[in-house]
Amino acid sequence: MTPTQPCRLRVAIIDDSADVRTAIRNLLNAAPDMTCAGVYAGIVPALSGLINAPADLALVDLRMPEIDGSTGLPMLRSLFPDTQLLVLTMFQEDDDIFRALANGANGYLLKSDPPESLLAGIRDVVSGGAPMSPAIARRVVQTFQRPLQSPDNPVLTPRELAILTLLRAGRGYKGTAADLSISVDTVRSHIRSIYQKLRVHSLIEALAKTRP
Amino acid sequence: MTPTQPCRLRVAIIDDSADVRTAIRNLLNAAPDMTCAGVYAGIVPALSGLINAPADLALVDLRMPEIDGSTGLPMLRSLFPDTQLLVLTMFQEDDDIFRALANGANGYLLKSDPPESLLAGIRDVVSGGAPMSPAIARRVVQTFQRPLQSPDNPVLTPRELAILTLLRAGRGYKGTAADLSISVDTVRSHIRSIYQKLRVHSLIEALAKTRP
DNA sequence: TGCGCCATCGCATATTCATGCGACGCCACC
DNA sequence: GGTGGCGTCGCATGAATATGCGATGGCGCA
Repeated sequence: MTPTQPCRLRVAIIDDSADVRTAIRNLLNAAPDMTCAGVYAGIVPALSGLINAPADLALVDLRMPEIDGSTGLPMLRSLFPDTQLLVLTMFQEDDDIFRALANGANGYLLKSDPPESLLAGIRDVVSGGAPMSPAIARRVVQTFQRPLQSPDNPVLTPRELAILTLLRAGRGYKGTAADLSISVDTVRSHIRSIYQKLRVHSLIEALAKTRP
Repeated sequence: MTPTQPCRLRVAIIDDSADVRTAIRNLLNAAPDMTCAGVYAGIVPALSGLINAPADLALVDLRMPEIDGSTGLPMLRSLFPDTQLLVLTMFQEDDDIFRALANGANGYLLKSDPPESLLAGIRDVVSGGAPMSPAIARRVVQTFQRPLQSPDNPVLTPRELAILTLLRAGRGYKGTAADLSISVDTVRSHIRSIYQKLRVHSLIEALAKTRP
């Protein structure tokens, strides 16, 4: 990309905390194979700044004022498709994780990780990996496991499964009742049992938990 | 669990190749914090052997004769719920990866990784992580990045995808609005656009049409 | 013969969702 | 310098869903 420079990784920092920015910049500059390619306090300045100072990788914080990090990821991705996006945040809520990954994050690290992990993660992501902190990786993997595998698999009765299948197909309560030649109230009743067994409170959740 | 023993990790090996078994066992025995808790050539002998020789973690190969590794994972999981299951294989086909993860694998490493990566992965998985080889992690993360890319996909905007993702997770309108820091009416507005593009009339249908 | 589980059905209420019919600001593109 | 897409927001109404608190009958099992 920039033949005049050696092959140091150009890393940009997007974080609303000045302290964090400084700490990470110092960390990057101490690494022999990296260089700090810009520090930004938010998505907007990053979008404009990165145009003239391209980076191989951007460390993106979530939960920033004005534009949320997750929201900014698609923007960064569309403007700079060759820049890897690595989320670096304090939070490990499911919402944060999956929203970030769905929005194009190439990795998800926690600020509580040791500094070496951050440097390793940066090298990992530019070499085609997707670094995640242990807790994050576990959560991500678990999303694949919820289909089957549950040891205490709440066994649904055949009738309940049939109803769930019809509802999954978008038939709605009325359509399901008609298909099975039962009353809507019966469908309601089964749904109630299903919710109790699965410990959920909406059809969406029930379908998510019973997805084969 | 076994107070008479020191806190060495008891690692079992399930692989149909004798060479691989020997190589890994030597590697484990050379590690100060691990011990080989059994070597098995297939799922069936592992199921019986692990009863009398419990392990903290089992390295499971895929594509074994008689019982496939992926098929064996739920069996191992149900019999030994406290034993972590780490897939160690040569293959990185999508089918292998996602079937293994869906069937309860706690991590997925490639035999082509350096030996140190295997040891690090073992330590990672017992400490609550989910180690994945770089290429595997990237594939896993990518599944979150394309909630849909079906053939006749009426392209949804990043915002619309984010909203669908949250709703799929069971957040509901209010939760989604809160997560994205927007109003419920805005969520409604996006949903309306999504329904038009997908030509559906319920969330269930929209989610069904946007899953690959 | 009583007990538990399943399937059926009813009614009432609160919450959520679907939809229509608007509006505004921003930005890219021509 | 208009046009269109995107994202934001509001209000209103009817439909659908969630939940509580019931009931009846059949069936297997101890």
